[in-house]
Amino acid sequence: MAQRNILQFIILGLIHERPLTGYDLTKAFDNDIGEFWSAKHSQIYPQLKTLEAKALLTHTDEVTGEKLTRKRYTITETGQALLNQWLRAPTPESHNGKDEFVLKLYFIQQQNDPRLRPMLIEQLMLHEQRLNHLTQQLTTKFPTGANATDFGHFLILTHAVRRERDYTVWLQDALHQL
Amino acid sequence: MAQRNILQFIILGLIHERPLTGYDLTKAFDNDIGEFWSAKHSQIYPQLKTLEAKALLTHTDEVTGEKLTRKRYTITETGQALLNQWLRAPTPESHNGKDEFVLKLYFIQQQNDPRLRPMLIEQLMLHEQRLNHLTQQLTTKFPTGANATDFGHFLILTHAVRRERDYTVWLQDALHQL
DNA sequence: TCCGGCATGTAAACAGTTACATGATTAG
DNA sequence: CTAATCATGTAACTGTTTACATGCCGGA
Repeated sequence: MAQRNILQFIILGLIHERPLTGYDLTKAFDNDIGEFWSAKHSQIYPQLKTLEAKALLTHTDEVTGEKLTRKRYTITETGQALLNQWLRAPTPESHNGKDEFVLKLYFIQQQNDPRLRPMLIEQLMLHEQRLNHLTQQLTTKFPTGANATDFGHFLILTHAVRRERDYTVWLQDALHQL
Repeated sequence: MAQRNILQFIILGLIHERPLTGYDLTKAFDNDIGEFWSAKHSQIYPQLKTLEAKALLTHTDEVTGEKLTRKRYTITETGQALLNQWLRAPTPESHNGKDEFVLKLYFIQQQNDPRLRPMLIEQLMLHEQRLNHLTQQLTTKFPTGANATDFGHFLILTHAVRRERDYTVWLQDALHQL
């Protein structure tokens, strides 16, 4: 999935909100943002170096306790410019949606295949679980609906919720048709 | 996106239905299967070699016209066994869903940001277009609803349609909230 | 004291895209 | 004849994951 290094923009975007460490960035992908992109620390740390070399970020060393140091990165003006450029640019439609499970279904052609029902049920449980988790997130973070300030966050969460809800409905429909 | 070489299973799955050439396989990703996975010929041809080296496939040469030869691949018993093993195995839930557009929204926090509306409208048009195309596919390929034989194909298509419909509804909701 | 979380990095392997490269066949 | 499609391959590069590697800090 070689693209135009989307990761760099995500890093810039996150740091734009407030200065962050590599560790903070790594954690960010465990939360809602992880619903729509993922990255490991082994990809993040080198990328931070590259971005600093390009003067899109700068860092200052911080010390916790006696010895442990961390690097807190701040976005530069050039970095902000690049971020805005990315946001402004038209977004190519992502028909990436790689979904291993759906592919498996595709190869099981017979409606009466005995493997079908347990497979659908297994996925249904997984997605219902995820749906519950996301719904809970949404109601705790946005109990009164959309905020004016965290609107992007709100949109991303509602999208994730919708997506999972839709997935479960589709699975249930499929089960009913067996 | 290094995974456990899903591509090999897709190739095996497609060839399992009937013998195919590398070119046929490449084409397959332009159709509905392309909604849930993609691959270029530059990835497919080497993979076919590898699979043949592992005795999961065999090929016979065919000649069209005077000179042009193509390799038609057939799945072996070992290949079928591996395919079935994959189908049987539990599928890890795919929270891959990399979506560049949703990320952009996330970084635009202000509900009144003037960039928001045009961005949403642009995506809405793209996804509506795609939705129309998919709906048409569904009604032409399955005018009477699900078939007993092409059930997997039916499921994949309904899923793609749902996904796009859901996406457009979400975009419209977002627009109404501006 | 020990364990989980904080914190940062590198290396090797694999997956995927883009570009390079060549040639045959068919339909208009 | 000529353009689109058929047909197959390789090379270079980029992106992503897994594994290796190290050490500090705070709380139980």
